[in-house]
Amino acid sequence: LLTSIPSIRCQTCSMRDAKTSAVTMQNVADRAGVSIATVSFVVNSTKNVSPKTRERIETAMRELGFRRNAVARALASRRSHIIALLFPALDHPLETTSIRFVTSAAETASELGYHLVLWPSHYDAEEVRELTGQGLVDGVILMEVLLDDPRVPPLIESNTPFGLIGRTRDPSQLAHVDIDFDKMVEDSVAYLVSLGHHEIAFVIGRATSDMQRDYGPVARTEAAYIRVAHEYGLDSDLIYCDKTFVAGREVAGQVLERNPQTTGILVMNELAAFGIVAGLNDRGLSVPGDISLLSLSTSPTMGTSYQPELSTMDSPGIELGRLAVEALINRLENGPVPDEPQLLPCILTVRETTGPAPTRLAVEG
Amino acid sequence: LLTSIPSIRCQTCSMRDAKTSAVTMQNVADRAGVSIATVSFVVNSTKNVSPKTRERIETAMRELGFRRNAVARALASRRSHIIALLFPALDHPLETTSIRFVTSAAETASELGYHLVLWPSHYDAEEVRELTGQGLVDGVILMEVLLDDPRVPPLIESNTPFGLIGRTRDPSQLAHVDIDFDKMVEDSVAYLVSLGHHEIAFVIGRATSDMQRDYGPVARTEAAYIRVAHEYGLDSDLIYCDKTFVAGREVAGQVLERNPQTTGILVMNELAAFGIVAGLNDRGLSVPGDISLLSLSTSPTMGTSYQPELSTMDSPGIELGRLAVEALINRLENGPVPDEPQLLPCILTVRETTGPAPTRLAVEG
DNA sequence: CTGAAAGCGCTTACAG
DNA sequence: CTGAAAGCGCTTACAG
Repeated sequence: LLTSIPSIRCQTCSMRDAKTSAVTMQNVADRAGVSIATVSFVVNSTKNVSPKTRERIETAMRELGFRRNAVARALASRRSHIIALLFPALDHPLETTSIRFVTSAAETASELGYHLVLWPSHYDAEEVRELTGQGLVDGVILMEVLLDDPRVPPLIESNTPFGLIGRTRDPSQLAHVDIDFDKMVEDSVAYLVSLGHHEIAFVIGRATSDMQRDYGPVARTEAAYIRVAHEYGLDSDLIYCDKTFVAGREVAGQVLERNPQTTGILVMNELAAFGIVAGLNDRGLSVPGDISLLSLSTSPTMGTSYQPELSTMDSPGIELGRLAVEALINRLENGPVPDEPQLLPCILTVRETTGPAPTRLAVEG
Repeated sequence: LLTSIPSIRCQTCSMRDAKTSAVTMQNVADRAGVSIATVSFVVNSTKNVSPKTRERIETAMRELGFRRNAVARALASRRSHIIALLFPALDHPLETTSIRFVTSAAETASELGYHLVLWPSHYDAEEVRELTGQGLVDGVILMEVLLDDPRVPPLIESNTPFGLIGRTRDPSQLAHVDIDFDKMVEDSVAYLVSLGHHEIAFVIGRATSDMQRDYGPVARTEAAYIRVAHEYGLDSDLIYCDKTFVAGREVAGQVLERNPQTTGILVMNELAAFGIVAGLNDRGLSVPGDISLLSLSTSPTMGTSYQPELSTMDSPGIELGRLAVEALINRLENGPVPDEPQLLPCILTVRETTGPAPTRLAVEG
């Protein structure tokens, strides 16, 4: 019996074409002397099978090196165990933070027995219909969500299960996970105020395309800051800045021009944050000695990629990817739709760019 | 006729479950009064069909909103049009450069009618067997390839078409695309020498795990530098450095200690490059006034993320991803295996960290 | 140019 | 506990 195995291998080997003509359930059933249905039951643990039969089948599977064909399974069961991650590649190039969604989403899917297809697309309804119409994917995850995201309606119409990493304008009916931008801004302002800062500037990334004007994180952070600034009696003006180091370096001048008393800067633009620090230094101001800077929704990698290392509100990229995938798969498997928090906080990580407000005013008084 | 369409829609709508019970070829065939085979012929353009019949079928498809089911097609044709990108998530976190492979690979696949599944895995043969055994993917692309990559043998054994972004120790029998590290080092040294630099240091990223000791780009760059350094009569010692800004800042001291005459530094460690510049500044040296620094295999995004902007040998990430996918799909479709260059150059981009060697020696003489 | 039919490799009621 | 059989929605020789 044992010696027959290698010989089987070799025979098939020599007959192989581009792809291995794989061992099928029928082969296993024949070898174990049972029906194909019974094999299916033990492979999927869908029905009780007597220990003896199970044993025979498992042996046969092992000997033949059986693996269930995912495509046939998908067709018969009407579940492909594939989910698509739609990422708007062209309209919205991936930043440091977004990348973490992707890898953690892929890992989570893999752990739960699913595959993650990376589907590059525009903010376009037709492309979504194209995708869901193929019947390849069980569900879809959207990232870089816009307030009025054109990808959502076709998903609803086609009755495709989906979840968002991000939120539309009114996401109450949609499965989603997102950063809690309100809390992020509240915590940020509270932190700076607790350090004695009262003259605070807010710098935010400028949309690089029309689409991005509608981009959730920016829109929500803007709104939150205006609200919170009023609560604290702070200047609620926003300063826009391109997403580059150089732009940040220049915008530092604008910040000081607008209010020379500024002692704290909140930055929602991780690519410009170090530039702002440099721009302040250019103008003879030290960070955090004269001015504190807190970079919002920023990845640790980015925050530590220069010195002084940025104090940040860490973006929970890994967790967002994981939660979105878990929730979607739960739903696909009719599991409990978890009552977990859908809005995750950014955690304050104090590094080297924030400190007590300078006592300048006190000295004057 | 026209009014019948919405009513059909509605009927199906109300009967829909989690997923749309889609329009099938049978439905189209019935409506057009032809056989299902003929529908298949026009959908796939696999056989000539008379204009009249074709017309009827196309109308029926349009009216019913038909889209061919990808899973059934895959099972029947034995081609899923899915390719897997294996990325070693845990053992080798994605850096700026690697990310570009992923997105450009996904885009290319999509353009060519394929799907790209992101498959996180370790450097492990069994996981690869697991993947290919499922019969889900037509082909596989490996990234972050090791010199003796354990993922290669199971791919060969299972006869799965695959391509590498990177190279094993002897890649001559394998489809691959990679950076031409020899040329990268030659061009880099030639460039610095042409600027008058003769005292050159070479800083390279330290492996953060055992696996990475075997990592192709590092191993090949090391070997190339030792060779080229000998050709030019330069010091061929290598200085290892962790992949962080802080480590770079410290290693600057080591560079100067080893050879106080150093005027040029080649860095194969994009995360440490700015740190080295800062470390040189700490020690009273200006870049590029006193010392020039060229960052190898670096993405433009990284190179411009601080100032002075790094002079770099740009890593052709986008092109690598595209070429790898194109070559694999070509092979899957029995197209011409293109005789294109498999090794791409890094393009020299002079920014702000390189310049003529200081004339110190000339003054002394 | 078109069709009838087998088959891709599974899952899943339905019987027994 | 196990099996016979229909069916998932296509593709593809093979006839005509």
